[in-house]
Amino acid sequence: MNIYDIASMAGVSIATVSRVLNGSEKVSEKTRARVMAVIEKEQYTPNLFARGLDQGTIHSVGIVVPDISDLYMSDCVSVLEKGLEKEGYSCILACSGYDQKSKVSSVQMLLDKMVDALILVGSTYAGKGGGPEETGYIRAAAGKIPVFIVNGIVDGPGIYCNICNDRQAVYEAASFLISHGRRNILFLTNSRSYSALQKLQGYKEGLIRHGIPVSEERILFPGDRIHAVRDYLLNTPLPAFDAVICAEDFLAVGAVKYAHARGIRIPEDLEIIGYNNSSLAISCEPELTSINSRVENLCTNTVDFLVRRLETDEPIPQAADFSGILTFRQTTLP
Amino acid sequence: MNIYDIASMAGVSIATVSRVLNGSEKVSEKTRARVMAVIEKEQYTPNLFARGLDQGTIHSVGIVVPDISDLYMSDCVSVLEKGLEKEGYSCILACSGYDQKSKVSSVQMLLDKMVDALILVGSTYAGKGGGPEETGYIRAAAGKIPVFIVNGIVDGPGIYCNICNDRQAVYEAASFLISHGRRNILFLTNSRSYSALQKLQGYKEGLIRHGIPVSEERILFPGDRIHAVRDYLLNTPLPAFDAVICAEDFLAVGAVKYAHARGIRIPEDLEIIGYNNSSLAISCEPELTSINSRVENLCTNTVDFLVRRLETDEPIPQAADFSGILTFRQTTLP
DNA sequence: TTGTAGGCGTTATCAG
DNA sequence: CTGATAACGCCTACAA
Repeated sequence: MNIYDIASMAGVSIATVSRVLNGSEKVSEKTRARVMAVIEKEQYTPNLFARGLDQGTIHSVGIVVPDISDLYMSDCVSVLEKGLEKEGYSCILACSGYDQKSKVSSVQMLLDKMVDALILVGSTYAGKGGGPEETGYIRAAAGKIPVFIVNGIVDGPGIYCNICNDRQAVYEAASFLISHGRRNILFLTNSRSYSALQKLQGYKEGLIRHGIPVSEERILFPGDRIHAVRDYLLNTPLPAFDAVICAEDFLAVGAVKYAHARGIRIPEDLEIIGYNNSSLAISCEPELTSINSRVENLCTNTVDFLVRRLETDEPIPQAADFSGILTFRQTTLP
Repeated sequence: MNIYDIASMAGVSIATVSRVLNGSEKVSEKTRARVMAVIEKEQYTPNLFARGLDQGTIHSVGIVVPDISDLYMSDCVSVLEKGLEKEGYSCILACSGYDQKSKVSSVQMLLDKMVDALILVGSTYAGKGGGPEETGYIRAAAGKIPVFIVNGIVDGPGIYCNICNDRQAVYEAASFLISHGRRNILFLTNSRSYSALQKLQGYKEGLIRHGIPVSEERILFPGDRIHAVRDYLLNTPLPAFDAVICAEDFLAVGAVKYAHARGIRIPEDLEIIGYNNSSLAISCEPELTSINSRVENLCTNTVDFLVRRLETDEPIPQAADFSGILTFRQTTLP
């Protein structure tokens, strides 16, 4: 069933059918009705590829995430997809993993799919300080279509970033802990991504600002899973500590389990702050104080940027940032 | 940059370029090399829409989930995407929500995108006992392209289902609890989907099989969030109980929090079993015994079915089922 | 207001 | 082994 069939059934030319399909004004009410009747009756939908061939787009955007089963990223994708669908774009999802090669090939794959824009979710796409060649593939992609990064920064023409000010958020978390007397604060992280480094920076600045020396032995990479984190803390010789700030909620859950194993009281003897305010934070016992990284805002704004970039001539900012919000629960003192 | 440009730069016809592009045998090594050189140099990629127009496909599949931020579904999508990408298909993601209207429109949207197949994730697509018209849109879609359902059953030509035998899994969970003396077992659920009803059925059969009467007042719908579940259990007059089986992990976490609030010992005074063996299960304290619903197997098998259906003539089963596995942790006695 | 015809970039069939 | 050429289905000047 194609436009020719509809045309002949309605006794008009394909041009007319095309016009009613695209809502052109220049069709008499009478013929429009007749054509519409046939279209509905036949449940006709125009062939997307033919249309795409002509117009160079089928209104799709590529979303790249390292791991969609990650709580943070699936939250992002959820918001992005809803927003984009509302704006008439479909989402092609690619899970790239964390290694450079597969990130590059995921982006290339999406480019070949002729998407109108690319959204990269997560600061892993901002590189790990490996120099500009690490993000070269992103700049190259941005030369062809606009690229939007959620929670990561890469600069270059055609690249637009929305980030949570992780440094500031962790700085405030550290200040909060210090304000009620904690001085031996551990920092747990699991990555050297842009975002992770910003958090670390916030931690360091928080200490320094309050006259506490930063000691490298309090900055830890305890592993990638809850139990690994717990065991690391149990088995590694560590300086004394009375608080922990974590770059991810699962790290904080690991710290909580460590405390349980050792019989340490939370929050009296040990305060713990997580990051992302995910469902882990409320599953945990006691429930985690955690930093809300504003996924909803970040992603909504990303969609907004994207639509404006693609459909208008307004210039849009290269970057926008949102501040994180400390959400208090039971692993910190009031 | 199109196939004509490449052809003239290489001094051949477009037919020859097309041949080397598609790996045809009938090209001399010499010209193939010459053409390839130009292609690489220009970084030429054929226009997907033109190809799609000719072949009727761009090798994409539509994945529909009610909510990608749900732990279970993002796990599924993760496995599906990886498998499909490996097979050369791209994934168009649609988040349909739970209401009938938007499910129908998500499916229609994907059909309009000319995907080669549809994968529906979650038993919500199997309807809620509202009769066959509830799943009519799925059967209609299956008339055009193959439809695969992960963890739900709809029957009809062109519909292929992969499910976890939820009924059996819960039956075994109930039997296990009964085997060490529990007789007052609550069942917590949050849905009337096919899967949820199967779980309920397994619960009932487990009791009956062991001579325990089923009482409707032990079958509860305590809400959609952890704290709501806890509060429901705290505030609702309930018959005495010494064990809880839950249709979702978050319900079990709610039950754990209820027990904490009441000072009830787990597992001595109350045993709790969750469902899906998600990350909530290990964040919780004590950690949840939970049923592993075999997401990995379900989804891998779905991809396998899909590829066989699309690329071979082998007949494939209308349905395959996997059995759930009880994963023991700290909310049950050994 | 409506219709005709050319073009979008590939693939595939047929001659050569 | 290679090259013309006709589809594929739609959109849109340009004509009528």
